[in-house]
Amino acid sequence: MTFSQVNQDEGSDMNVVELKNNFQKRKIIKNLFLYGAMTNTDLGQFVKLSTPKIISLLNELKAEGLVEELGQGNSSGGRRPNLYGNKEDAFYIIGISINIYKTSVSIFNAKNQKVTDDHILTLTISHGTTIIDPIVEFTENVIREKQIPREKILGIGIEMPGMVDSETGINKTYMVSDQPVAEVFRKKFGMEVLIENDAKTRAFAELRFGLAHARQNVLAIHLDWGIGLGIIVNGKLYKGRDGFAGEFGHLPMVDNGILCKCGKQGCLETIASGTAIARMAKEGMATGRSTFLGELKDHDQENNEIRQVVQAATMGDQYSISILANVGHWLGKGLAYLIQIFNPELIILGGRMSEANQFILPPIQQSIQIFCNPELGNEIEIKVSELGSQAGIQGVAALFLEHVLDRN
Amino acid sequence: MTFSQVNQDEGSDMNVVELKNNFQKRKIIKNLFLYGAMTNTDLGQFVKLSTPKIISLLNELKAEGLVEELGQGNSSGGRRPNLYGNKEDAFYIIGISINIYKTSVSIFNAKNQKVTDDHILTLTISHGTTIIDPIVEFTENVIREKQIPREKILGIGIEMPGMVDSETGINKTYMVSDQPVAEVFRKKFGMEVLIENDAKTRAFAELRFGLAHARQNVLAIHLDWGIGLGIIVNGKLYKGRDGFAGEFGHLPMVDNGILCKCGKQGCLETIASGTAIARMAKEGMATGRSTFLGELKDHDQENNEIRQVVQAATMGDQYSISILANVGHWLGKGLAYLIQIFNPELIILGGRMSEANQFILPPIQQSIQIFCNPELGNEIEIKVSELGSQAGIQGVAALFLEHVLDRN
DNA sequence: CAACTTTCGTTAAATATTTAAAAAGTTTTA
DNA sequence: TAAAACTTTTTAAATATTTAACGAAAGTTG
Repeated sequence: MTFSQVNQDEGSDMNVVELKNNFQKRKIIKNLFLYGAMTNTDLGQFVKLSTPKIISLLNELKAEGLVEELGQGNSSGGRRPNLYGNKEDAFYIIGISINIYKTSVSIFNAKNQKVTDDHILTLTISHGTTIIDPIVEFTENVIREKQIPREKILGIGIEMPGMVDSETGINKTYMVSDQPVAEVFRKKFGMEVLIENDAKTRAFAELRFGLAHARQNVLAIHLDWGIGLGIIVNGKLYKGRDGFAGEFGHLPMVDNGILCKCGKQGCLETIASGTAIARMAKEGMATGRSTFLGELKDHDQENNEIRQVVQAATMGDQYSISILANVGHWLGKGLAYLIQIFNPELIILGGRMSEANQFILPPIQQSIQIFCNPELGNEIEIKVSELGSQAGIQGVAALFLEHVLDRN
Repeated sequence: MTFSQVNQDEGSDMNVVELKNNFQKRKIIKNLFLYGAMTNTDLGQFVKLSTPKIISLLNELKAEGLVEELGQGNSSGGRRPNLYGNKEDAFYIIGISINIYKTSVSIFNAKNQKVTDDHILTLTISHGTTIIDPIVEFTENVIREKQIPREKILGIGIEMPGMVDSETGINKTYMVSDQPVAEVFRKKFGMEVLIENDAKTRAFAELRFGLAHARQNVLAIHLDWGIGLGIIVNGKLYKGRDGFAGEFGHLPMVDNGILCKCGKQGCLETIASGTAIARMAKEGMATGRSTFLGELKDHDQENNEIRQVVQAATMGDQYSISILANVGHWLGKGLAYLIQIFNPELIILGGRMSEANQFILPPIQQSIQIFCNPELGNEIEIKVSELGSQAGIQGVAALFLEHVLDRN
């Protein structure tokens, strides 16, 4: 049994239809993908069925070549349970992470293992769709190189910054063309494509693999060049009517403040994002207010002012420290808003800027104390993401799988 | 068959246990309560079962005396379907709405019909629990007067302002005592009690009976003496970790602003609530800036400055108009925050202050244009609640029923 | 108004799923 | 080291639910 491609003939593959109609089997596949090998009993936690029924479904999946037995698990004094897992080559998913200055591509097998090395492409994201061709070509090369059978690729999940509506496949901010971006990708690849905003894919990664796992109400802040927010509510990723929920970076914070690229003035992003740090660093250098920033600049020219400022701050550069303190202050005020609105159980800070945590966390805490109701603010748990650099691409690959398997 | 009371002997009533274990039957009862008489097919929309199965459940419910046949519905060319509805006296629910200055009590039957007249009690809510005794006594009188069989009363739903945790039964703001308020009520009544924040019960009322019906992502603003927010997300009422989500009125809006009763300065509530209107009206009268406000005051001394200001504004009083315009401005800015965070499909304005709509809606719209991303702000639908004065009590009664029927 | 169409309710057969009991492995304990 | 205890898997019987066919009741049409 194989999965279908988006443009495959209808009915040419009976097995796909079969799986399509079997919600429970899809759920099993999904959980084995997300959480690895499991016993019958473990699966019972996810699919609410009796032991005999689950076993019969597993046997069918085994016969279909999607699942295999993987020896036995441990027991606390009794017969040892069989372990079941997806077969590595049951299917593949391509994950693409598009950032402002670079794009990376990974391929995951049915066990959610990365089967490719780190493939990074240096491309600057723009308004138009010019960067799509190089990404497609690059990805096709990776597929060919790794000899992934095309018919086993379920499709492609792509995360990107901007206001992304994954239903229509439109990004209102970047890569705008006469057709929805997802459609452009889909045509070039000839495969199913799902696009999603990067803050949301990272929140989803936290929900499935990270600190938000099995939690109900969590906010995941994505501190990058912009400021994103992924909202997890009742254990699900919340997207709002058009998928634009979480425009946290554009909350108006300063009256008559700096002009934001969104057209408004004084957005949180103008004073507390990676871009804001870069701007303030340049200002400091221009006016000679920093001891170390200028020197560091020479070492590293490629768009990582954030890291430069953090390094300078670590070395004791007062101006850099004040930049980060200021950023923390405003972020904290923004978080105070969110805490009062959502009463979340946990807030996760992730993204490029979390390198600066030691400098921004204290002012964040302080702002929360100042601006937040103590019943809410004192109880709040704030943690730094532990997922690392692969969060986004893992998140969007998993999101793609669920997108494919959850539709009825 | 009857429903059990909270302090009834275990196992004295087999039928309750039976219904307890039958999720689907409870769902039928719930939907017949919420939406009135229905056909077999209608019910199929809610309980996902085949026709024969639903009929067999309905027959059981009929035999148990909970459901009855109510003639036939219409058909578009074919045999006319049977209509089924809850029997009026299958059970009763008591709804209590506690406001700052008055409390009302209603009893609803199993058809969600109010079986009592309007019973209003003039009591001012305080920090302690002193107002509980009069409410209990009053309610007991109503029960006796209407001769509602006590064993058929499922329990009591109470809505009230403040930070309410319905899980623990604690209100952090009002009616504080050494025991959770809900517990105090429960003991005095000897019945099951659910308390909930008023903004949330009204949002729930909108979701079940009002403009939010069958909608997914809706914000319901409750404009009263305070400013509340009920959040509907993925078609469900969202409450956050402790039930304190929606503390919209205490978002910090003005630096070094007016001191709020929450202890912070410059909360939205200090400049845009009913209380703020009352304060500004008094200021205007003291400084002689208003033509009509002073006169109106004499007519009506009992805590409705809001209505006074609206009346004066209608008569052309410039100061009153400016008060309301200012309130609208700040509310609009607050809504802009919410719109960017939630990307809701609809915002509903309700509560006492919505009498002032003609004066506050235009500045609200304007603020949204100023402070909100146009992709989000231009598309947003803002409506005024159509539920009327019974919204809260209806909402909390329905919420109580679902609370009782949805637990496993 | 009879014939046709549509929708609904009933019935019985087919299918799906669970429960309960038995069998098969493992660990623990005596 | 064997028996006891425990847990999982298998099996078969019991139960639950759906499907599909049919008949009943109503609207529609010529």
